[in-house]
Amino acid sequence: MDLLQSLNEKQREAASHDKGPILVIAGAGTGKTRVLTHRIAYLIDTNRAMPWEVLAITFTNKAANEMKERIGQLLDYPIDRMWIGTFHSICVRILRKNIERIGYDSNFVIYDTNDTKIVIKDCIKELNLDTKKYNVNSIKSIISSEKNRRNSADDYIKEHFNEFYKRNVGEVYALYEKKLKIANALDFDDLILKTIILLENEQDVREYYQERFKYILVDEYQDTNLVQYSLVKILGKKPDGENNVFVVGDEDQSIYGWRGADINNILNFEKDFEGAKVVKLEKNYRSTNVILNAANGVIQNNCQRKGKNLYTDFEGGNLIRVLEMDNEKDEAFTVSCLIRKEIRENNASYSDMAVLYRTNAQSRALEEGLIREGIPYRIVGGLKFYERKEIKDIMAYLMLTFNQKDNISFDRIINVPRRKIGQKTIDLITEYADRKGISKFDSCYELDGIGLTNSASKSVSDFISMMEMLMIKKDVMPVSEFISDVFEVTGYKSMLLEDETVEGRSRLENIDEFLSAAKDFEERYEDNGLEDFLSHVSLLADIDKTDETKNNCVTLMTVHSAKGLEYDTVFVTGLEDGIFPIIHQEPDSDDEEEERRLFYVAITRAKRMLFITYANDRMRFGNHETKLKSRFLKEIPAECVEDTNPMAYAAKKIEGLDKNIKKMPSFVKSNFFKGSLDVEKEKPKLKSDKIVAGDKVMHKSWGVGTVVQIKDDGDSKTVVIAFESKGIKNLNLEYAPIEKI
DNA sequence: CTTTGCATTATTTTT
DNA sequence: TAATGCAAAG
Repeated sequence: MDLLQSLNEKQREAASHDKGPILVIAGAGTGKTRVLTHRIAYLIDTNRAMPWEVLAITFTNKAANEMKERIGQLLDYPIDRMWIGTFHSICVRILRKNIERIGYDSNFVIYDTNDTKIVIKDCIKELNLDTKKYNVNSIKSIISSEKNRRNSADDYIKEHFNEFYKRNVGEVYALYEKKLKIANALDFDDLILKTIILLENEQDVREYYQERFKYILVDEYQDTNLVQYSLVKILGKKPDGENNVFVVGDEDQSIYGWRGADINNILNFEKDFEGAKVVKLEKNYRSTNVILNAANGVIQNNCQRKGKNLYTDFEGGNLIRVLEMDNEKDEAFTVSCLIRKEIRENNASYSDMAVLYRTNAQSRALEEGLIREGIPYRIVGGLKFYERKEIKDIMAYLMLTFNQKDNISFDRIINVPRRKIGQKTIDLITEYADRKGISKFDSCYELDGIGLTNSASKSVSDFISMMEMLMIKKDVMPVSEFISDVFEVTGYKSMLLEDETVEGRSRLENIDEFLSAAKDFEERYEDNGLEDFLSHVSLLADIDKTDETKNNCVTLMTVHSAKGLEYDTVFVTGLEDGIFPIIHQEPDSDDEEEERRLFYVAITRAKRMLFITYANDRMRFGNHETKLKSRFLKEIPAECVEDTNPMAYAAKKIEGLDKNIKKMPSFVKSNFFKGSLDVEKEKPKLKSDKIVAGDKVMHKSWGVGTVVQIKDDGDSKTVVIAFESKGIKNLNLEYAPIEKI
């Protein structure tokens, strides 16, 4: 079988597996995608399955597309009928066809994280809970993890009936669910959860898909959560007892535990799928021996693993350089210099290099450094195209024409652009809708009952007629045309045209980009109606949207985003205890083993050269923090690391600096020649030592007052002032517009 | 109704 | 530092 010829023995064993469950443990760089694609090609080529009988599930759209493309190259068969996609997109596909069976309309919309937060916020307000104690983000993650445990709101309330706080959280959860149902909307977790409920409850639907998908393949199995695992099981275990589930994963790369991924899914696979075969891929085709030894050395400190050791034929390699930096600016500057050096001395190109970090916030300093040094870069994540206001607004129009029950979209655009529908009007509509248990959009058909002023009524009914017109158009126009029509008819275009600022112009550009994305979607897919477009956009991940047009750039991204990618030269930055491994505010949320796996992922991205940096002092949340170097660093075997003398290194840096002294940014000066060249900081308006309790002060807008007290909490000082007319106020001394009189 | 400006607050990773 | 929230002014 020449399809399998190019594989090594282990890979071939996996790809040509016949029937029954199989787990492939595929270490980093061991040819995982190769095995998956060859297996699918093999199944079809040997007539074990027809293309439409294969279901391949990946974690990102990017991985799915890559897989499709590579299978296409292996086979002459058309592959369009193969189901290759993410858990989410596959579930949407099943739900669009069948969701009516479980009481939703097939035109459901998908709420993203942002929408979800707005709903939760509304719920908290509506239940009259203290918004300070009931934090949207933490409630959101509770709801999400409860859903992933298949725990309903009622279950949660019952479980915690005697705990005041949690019971209230349960109430929020319950109301949240109700609101989503009313809006005919599903969140990300629902997409999978509802699919399972559908399959469990509806025997014929279940059997249809079980029969159809003779072979199921799951990529990145270590990142599945309980609900995803159940889906694999329910589709995989056929009534006749057959179970052709092929899962590929690496427990050492399980880095989504915080999102509900359960590493036990992979660790216990053989228990859950009886008689499962296990194949381990350990031969690495990516990195040098030095890099692999470092990775192996680090990861062997974990207990939660089956254990494996990556090896390669590529002996030796450059030693890893671990560099100590003064601060994050120094780090950025050094990385920039090293990138230059790689280009100069090793004939590297920018696109061969990546700079990784633990948190997105770290990217800014790095970016600044790269900009100053004139190094082209691109960032994965961060500013997300589809989360920009103008895009979300247009999306909201589209979603509302598609599903009028979508209250979040309704709120979003009812007065954007301005049509004189203010908060008061919206409140009245909301109140009415809640009372009647109908959507806000539908409430607008009963204006008499709401009791709006005449002018408000007029504005609202104009809005509704406009939407009605669009609702008709959406069915007769291609998506891209429809979007550009929406853009005009709603007045959004003229609103942006009037805005002559840089921002306004960039928003117009973004809309243009959105239109061409729609056009591209239209051409690329056969199912290219509005509903398909909406699902498509809702399920895009950052990594999918990476701007590939910008080539020959250094890539900046989080370690999470880097999973599955590889670069000749990799910089892993911010190796400080508290940052990597990260330490959270909330207790018991830390998972050192997962952080270690993350570090392992970071190391194994590098093919040839690996740099690791840490800073003694890092500006975080606006103030300086001193951190120790990461505990993970000493887990790297010493023989893998180049002994870099920090002083010698600093000297080299200064030498490099001299050449560029003219364009050298002030921050670098201040870092290297501490004190001497230090740029004076802007002085605060009032020095704290100049003001004491009892002083009389004049405030810009509040007039005269008397200082009652000065509170000093270390780095910022607060003055308490009793004003003659305004009463007692707390002011931040650094910013307060006050003068001593 | 909208805008502004000040004040407070919260900062991990994302399908 | 930056993002958001809130209250007062326009």
